[in-house]
Amino acid sequence: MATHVEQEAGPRIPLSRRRVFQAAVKLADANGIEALTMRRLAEELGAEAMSLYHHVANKEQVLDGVVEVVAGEINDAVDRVGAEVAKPADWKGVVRRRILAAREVMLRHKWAPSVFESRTNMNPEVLRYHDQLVGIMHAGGFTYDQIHHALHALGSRALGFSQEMFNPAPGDSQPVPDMAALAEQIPNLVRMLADVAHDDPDSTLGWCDDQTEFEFGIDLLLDGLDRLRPKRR
Amino acid sequence: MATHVEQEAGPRIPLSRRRVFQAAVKLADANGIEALTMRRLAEELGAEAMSLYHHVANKEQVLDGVVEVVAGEINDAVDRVGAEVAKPADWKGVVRRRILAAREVMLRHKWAPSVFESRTNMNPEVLRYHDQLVGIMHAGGFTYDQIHHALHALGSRALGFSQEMFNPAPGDSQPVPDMAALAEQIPNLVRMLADVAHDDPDSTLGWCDDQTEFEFGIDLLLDGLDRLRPKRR
DNA sequence: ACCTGAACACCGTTCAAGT
DNA sequence: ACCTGAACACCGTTCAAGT
Repeated sequence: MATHVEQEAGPRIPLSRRRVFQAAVKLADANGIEALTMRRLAEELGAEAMSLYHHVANKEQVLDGVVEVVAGEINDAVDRVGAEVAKPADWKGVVRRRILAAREVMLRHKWAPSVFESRTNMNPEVLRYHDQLVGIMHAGGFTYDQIHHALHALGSRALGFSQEMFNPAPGDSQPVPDMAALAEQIPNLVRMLADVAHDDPDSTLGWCDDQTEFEFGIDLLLDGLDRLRPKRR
Repeated sequence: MATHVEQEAGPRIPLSRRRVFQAAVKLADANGIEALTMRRLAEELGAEAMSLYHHVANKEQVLDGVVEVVAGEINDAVDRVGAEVAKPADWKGVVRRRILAAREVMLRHKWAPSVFESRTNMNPEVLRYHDQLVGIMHAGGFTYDQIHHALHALGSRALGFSQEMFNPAPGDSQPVPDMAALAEQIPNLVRMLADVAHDDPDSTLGWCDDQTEFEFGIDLLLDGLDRLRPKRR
C-alpha cells in the first residue's frame, strides 16, 4: 500500500518547488489529504522533512502549490474545450462544457475541493480560469456587473465541485437508522427519500454528489443567468 | 485576551456533553476554530484535557456537538419565522425568510461553515432543518423528486452560508498586486473589477460574501426552482 | 547553496492510577 | 463514577551544524 518511491540508483534529482508540489498531489491522490504531512512528503521525495523548508516557507505554501497544480490541470482541460463564442447565445454551452471538464479533473482528485476551500489567498491558475469565464460571459452579452454577481452565485461550482451537506465518507459506516423513530422526527425527509428510492431503486439513503445532481444545479444557475442576459433585438 | 472563565468559589459543576459542546462553541466564537483544542477546551471548563474523554469519544464528537449547538440555534431562529404556507405560491417567501434567518445565526459564528462542511455524518438538528424545508416545498406544490434535486442545488446555501472562492482572511495582508502585470495576465477580471469598483466605490478587490451577493444567489436558485414548480390550473 | 540531526512546542489520545 | 498525571505517537517548525 505504501507509495514510497524507491530511490533510483542514478544521481539524485535536486528538490524544487515544482517537484515538491507534484509529489504532494501524488501523495494526496494515493493516501488521502490527511496523509499529506511534511514528514511523509519528504519521505516520498527521498529527503528529510527539514529539507522542504529550503523550497517552501511552510505547509500553507505546499497547499497553495497543490491548488496551483490541480488548477493547472483544469486549465489544460478547459483549453481543450475552447473558449470561442460564435454568437452570444452560445455562452451557456461553452461555460457548461468547461465546468464539466473542470469537474472531471476534480473527480480525479477527490480530496481537492476541501483544499481549494481552505485557501484564502488568490491563486494565479485559479484567477486565470475565472478570467476566461469572465471573457466568455462578456462575449455572451452580460455586463461586468452581472458577471460579478454570476461568479459569486456559481461559487465553487464554476470550478466543477459542490460541497455536499450530506456526504457519508467512504470509510465510516453510519449506524443503521431506526426507520420508525426517524419517521416521527423527520417525516417529510423520510417521505421524500422513499419517493426518490421508488423512482430510482439504485439511489441510496446516503445520497452522493452525483453527475445528475451537479448538472441539475449548474443548469438551474446558468438558465437563470441566461434569462438576465441583455439581449440585442 | 484570554477567555478563561475563572473558577467560581462555589461547588464545581460536573462536566457533561452539553457543557462541553457549549464551551466549545464559546471558545471558537472568542478565539477562532484553530483555538478549539482538547487541552484548551478542558482549561475553559476548569478541568484536564483527559477528563473530556469521559463525555466524548474523541474530538470528532466535539465537532459534531458544535454543529448540533449551532444548528439548534438555527432551528430556534427559523421557528420564529414560521413555516405556514397559506397558498402554494408563498413557498418561496417562507423559504427565503428562513434561509436569511439561518444566515444571521451563521454570521454570529463565522468559523461554523468550515465545521459544517467537515462533518460527514448526519446531524439530527441539521436533518430537522431540512425536514421542514421539504415540508414547506411540498406545500408549495413541488414533487418529492423535485425537492430532492432542489436540496442538492441549494447545498449549504439552504443553511445560510456559501463558501466563497476568493475570501481573504481577516488577518493576512495580501501583497499589493502589480496592476500592470495583472492586466496582461487576467485582463477580463481586471476590467470587470474596475467596472464594479466604478459602480460601487466602497467595494474592494478582495470581495466578500456580502448580503447582496448571497441574496442574488438564493434568488437565482429559488426563482429557477419556482419556474419548475407544477402549478395547479 | 543545499541538506540534515536534534530539539522545541504543540497536538490527540492511551493507560494506569487516584478519589 | 468521575477525574487526573505521566506518557506515547504524532504534528509543524527552528536552529545550529554539516557538505
